[in-house]
Amino acid sequence: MSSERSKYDPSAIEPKWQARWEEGRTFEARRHPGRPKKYILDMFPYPSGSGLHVGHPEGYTATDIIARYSRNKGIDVLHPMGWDSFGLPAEQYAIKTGTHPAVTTGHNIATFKRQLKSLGFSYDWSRELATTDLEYVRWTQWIFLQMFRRGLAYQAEIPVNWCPELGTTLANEEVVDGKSEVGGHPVVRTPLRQWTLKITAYADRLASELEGLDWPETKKKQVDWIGRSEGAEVDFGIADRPEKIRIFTTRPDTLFGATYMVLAPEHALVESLATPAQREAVLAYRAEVAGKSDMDRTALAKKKTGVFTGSYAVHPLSGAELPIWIADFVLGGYGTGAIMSVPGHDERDFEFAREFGLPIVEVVSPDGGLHDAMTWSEAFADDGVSVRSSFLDGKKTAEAKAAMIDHLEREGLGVRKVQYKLRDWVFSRQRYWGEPIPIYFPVELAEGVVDPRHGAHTIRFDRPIALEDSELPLRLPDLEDFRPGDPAGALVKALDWRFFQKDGRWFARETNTMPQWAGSCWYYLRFLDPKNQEQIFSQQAYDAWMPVDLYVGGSEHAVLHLLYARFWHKVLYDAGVVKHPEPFIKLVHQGMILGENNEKMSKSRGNVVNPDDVVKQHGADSLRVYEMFMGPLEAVKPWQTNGVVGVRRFLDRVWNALSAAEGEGPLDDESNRLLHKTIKKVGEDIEALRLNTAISAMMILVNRLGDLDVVPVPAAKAFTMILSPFAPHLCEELWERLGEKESLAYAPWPSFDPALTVDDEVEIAVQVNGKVRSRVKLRRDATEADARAAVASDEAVLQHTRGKTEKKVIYVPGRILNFIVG
RNA sequence: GCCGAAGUGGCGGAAUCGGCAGACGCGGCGGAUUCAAAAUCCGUUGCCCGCGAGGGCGUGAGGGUUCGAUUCCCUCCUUCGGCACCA
Repeated sequence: MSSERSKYDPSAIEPKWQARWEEGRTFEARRHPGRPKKYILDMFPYPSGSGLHVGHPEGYTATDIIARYSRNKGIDVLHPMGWDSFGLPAEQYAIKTGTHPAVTTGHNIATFKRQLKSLGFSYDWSRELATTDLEYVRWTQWIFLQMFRRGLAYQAEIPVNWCPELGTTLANEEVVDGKSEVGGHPVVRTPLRQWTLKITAYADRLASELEGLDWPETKKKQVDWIGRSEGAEVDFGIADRPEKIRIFTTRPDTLFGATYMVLAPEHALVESLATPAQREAVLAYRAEVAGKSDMDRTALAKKKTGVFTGSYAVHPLSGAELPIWIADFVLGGYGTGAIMSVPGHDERDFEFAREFGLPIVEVVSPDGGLHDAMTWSEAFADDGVSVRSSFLDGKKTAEAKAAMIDHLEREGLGVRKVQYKLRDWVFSRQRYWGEPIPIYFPVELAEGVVDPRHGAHTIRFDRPIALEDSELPLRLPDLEDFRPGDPAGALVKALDWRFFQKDGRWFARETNTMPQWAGSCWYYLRFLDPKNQEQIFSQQAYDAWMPVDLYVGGSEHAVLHLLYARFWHKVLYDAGVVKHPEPFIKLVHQGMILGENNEKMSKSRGNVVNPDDVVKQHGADSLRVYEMFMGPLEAVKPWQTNGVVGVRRFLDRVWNALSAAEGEGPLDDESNRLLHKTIKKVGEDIEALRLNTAISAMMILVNRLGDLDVVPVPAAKAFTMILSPFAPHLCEELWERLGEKESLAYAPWPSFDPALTVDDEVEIAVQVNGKVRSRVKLRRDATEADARAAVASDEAVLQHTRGKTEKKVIYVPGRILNFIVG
C-alpha cells in the first residue's frame, strides 16, 4: 500500500463543482413534453444584515434533496429562490446611518446569495427575484389594483396602536402594558384611516378549500383563526327610544335567559345611552379602555369590569326591561359590538353578573327539571333542554336554536347569521420601505392657494383614484430622512412626489405603504416567468409549472403568510389570472434548530452557529448531511457540533471506499443485497422526507463496503448516485473519478432488484411466556411446524418449558415464535 | 384556560397494520498505530445483581386490553408550539 491515497478535501471540490454548475447552467428549469413536473419551493428569506444562520439551510437542504432526486428520476423541476426584501430592519438602519434601504438591501442580498451558493443548492438562479425589484413592485401594485377594482381594497377608520413619541403605529406584539416595547413610550389606541383588504369575503372558501391539501396541523390553525360561528342577529329595543340594539349570539335558544345587555365601550350608541347620572362614569370608563391595547384588555383582565349606562333595553319577546352596561370584554370589532347577557349559560356573563349583582336565570336545564341558577357556582354552558322559555320549553338545544331563529325571522326580529373571528386585513403602514399604494386623491385648495405644497388644502380621501396599469410601477420617492412620525406615513415628507397636477388639477398620492406580507403573497407566481415585461406571467409558464407541489418553510408562517397568500391566490383565481383555487399542494414545516444549550439561537445567548464556519471547517456537504441527519425534518432539535464531525467522518469513509473503486466485478452476495436494500430505502425515505433514516442506511452501507478490499465500480456508482442529493459536491467528484463525463445531476436514479431486498433466511426470536429465550434462523416462509422443529432441542427454550404444559403457541412468520406454558 | 405536537440510554435519535426496544451518529471505556500526541482503525458501551454462566428491570407516571404494548384505550404529569373574554 505504498500508493498515496487522495484525501477528501471539500474546500477544493466544492467551489469546483459550484462553478461547473453555474457555467453549465445545470439547474435552469426546463420543461420537456411528456415528462412529469415538480415545483419545489422554499419560503424565501428576508435578507437580514446578520446573514444566513444554520436554521435557513435546514429547509433548503430538504427541498434541494427532493429537487435533485426528482431530476434523477426524470422529472422536470422548478426550484427557484428569491428575496423578501422589503422590511423594517433596512429602514431602521437607514434612520440610524442615513444609508438608503435599497443599498443595505443590496448588500444583504449579496451576502445571502454568496452563502446559499456556497451550500450548493440547485436553484435556478436565472429566476432570482426580489420583492423590492421595480418590475416586481409593478405587479404587486397591479394585484392591489385588481383588488381595488373588485371592491376588495377599501379605506376604513381602524383603531391602531399609535405611539406619538416614536411617531409610528405598532403591532400588538410591540405594545406591553400600554407602552411601547422599545423605549417604554405611551401608546394610544386611535382610529386612523387605513387601507383594508376584504379577506373576510373569502373566509368560507379559505376554510373549506383547505380540505384536499396535503398540509399538517396548519390546516386546523387556519380554520381556528378564521373562526366561523353560526348563530343569529337579534334586535333589542331601547326603552323610550326608537333605536334598536342589534346583537349577535350563537345561543338564540337562551334568549329568554337574557337578564342584561352589554355594549363594547366603543359602541356607537354608548354616548347617547349614558344617562346624566351615569354619564361621567361611562365616559371615564371608556377613556380608560381606549388607553389600553388589545393585549391588556384581554390578557390582564382576570376580573370583569364595566359600568351601567343608566338606560334599559327591551326584550324582543318578553318585553322585559334589561339594564344596559358597557364592558371591555365585549369587543367592538366582533359581531355587532353588543351582546345579550345570559349569565346562566355563559361563563363570562356569569362572572359579570356575579361581579355586579345582576340576576341569573336558568333557561337550559341539564335534566329538564327546574333549578335555581342564583345558587350556582358556574354557568351551565352545555347543551340541555329549554325551560322557562315559552314555545321552546322541552326542546333540546339544537332544536331550540333552530326554532328560535325561525321564530325571529318570521316576526322580523332577527336573522340567521354566520360570524368569523377573522377580520379584514389592515394593509397600510406608515413606513417608507414598502410598496407605494397605487392610489391618489383629488385635492381641494383653500381660498387663494394655488399649490398644495405651500398652502392649505383638503385631500378627498373619500374619492380614491386608481393608477392606470400603464402608470405602474409607482416608484418610492427618494428621501433624506426616513424617520416615520406622521400618522399619514413617512411619504408625506416627499411633497414633490406626493402632489402632482393632471389636466390642471391637483392630486395627492396615497402616503401609506404596503406591509411586508404583500410581496410574499405571490412570489411563487412570478418565479414562473420572472422576466416577463408584458404580463405578470405567461399562460404557458403557468401551465408548465403550477401548482406548487411542495412548499417548505417555518411554522411561524402557518397562519398569516399562508392565509394571506391563499387569499390573494383566490382573488386572482376569481379574476381569471390563475387556474387553480389553491396554490400549495403539499406543505411541510421544518423544525427549529436550537443552540447546543437547547435554547433558541440568538446573539444575546451567544449560541449562534454560523454556517460559513461549518463550511470552512468541514464543507457544505457535511453541513447539509448533518442537518438532515439531526432528526426528523419537522422536529425541533439542538445543534451538536460533534454531530457534524461524525458526519464528516462518514463522508471521509465514503470518499476512501468509493474513490478507490476498481473493476467491474460483482459484489459478494451479502454486500450486494445490502446495496439493493439501501437503494430501495433511500428512495422511499426521500419521497417520505425521512432524510435522517436515509442517511443512517447509507452509513450502514459504507461501513460494510469499507471492509471490502476493493469496491467494484458499478456498485460505487450506484452508491454515489443515491448519496448525491445529500452531498452533491462530493458525489459529482466521485462520479467524475469513476469515469463519468457528464454531471450526475440528470443521470438516472439506480434501480434495485426487489428479490435482493428481502432475505431468504431470517432470524426470529423464540419466546417462552413472552420472554425471549433464544433465536433461530429460519426460511422466511417457514411454517409453524418448521419453526417448532428447529427449536425442539434448543436447550435455552427447554430450560423454561421442561415439565410444564404447553397451553398455546403463537407463531408469526418472520417475526416470532412464542410458547405459552403453565 | 382552550387547541395541537411530543416525552425512549450520558446526548441527537431509530423501531409503531401490536411481535427481538435502543438502528445510525455523538460521547465514554479498552486496544492497535505513534517516541508522543492528533487523526485513523478495531472492540465494547441501557440500568442493576453476578467472577462467570446467567438473571432481573427498563420507552414520562398509574391503570386497562392482549400470549405479547414504545405502539391500542382510560386517568394524570411534564415540555414545546399556537390561540387568548370572539358572545
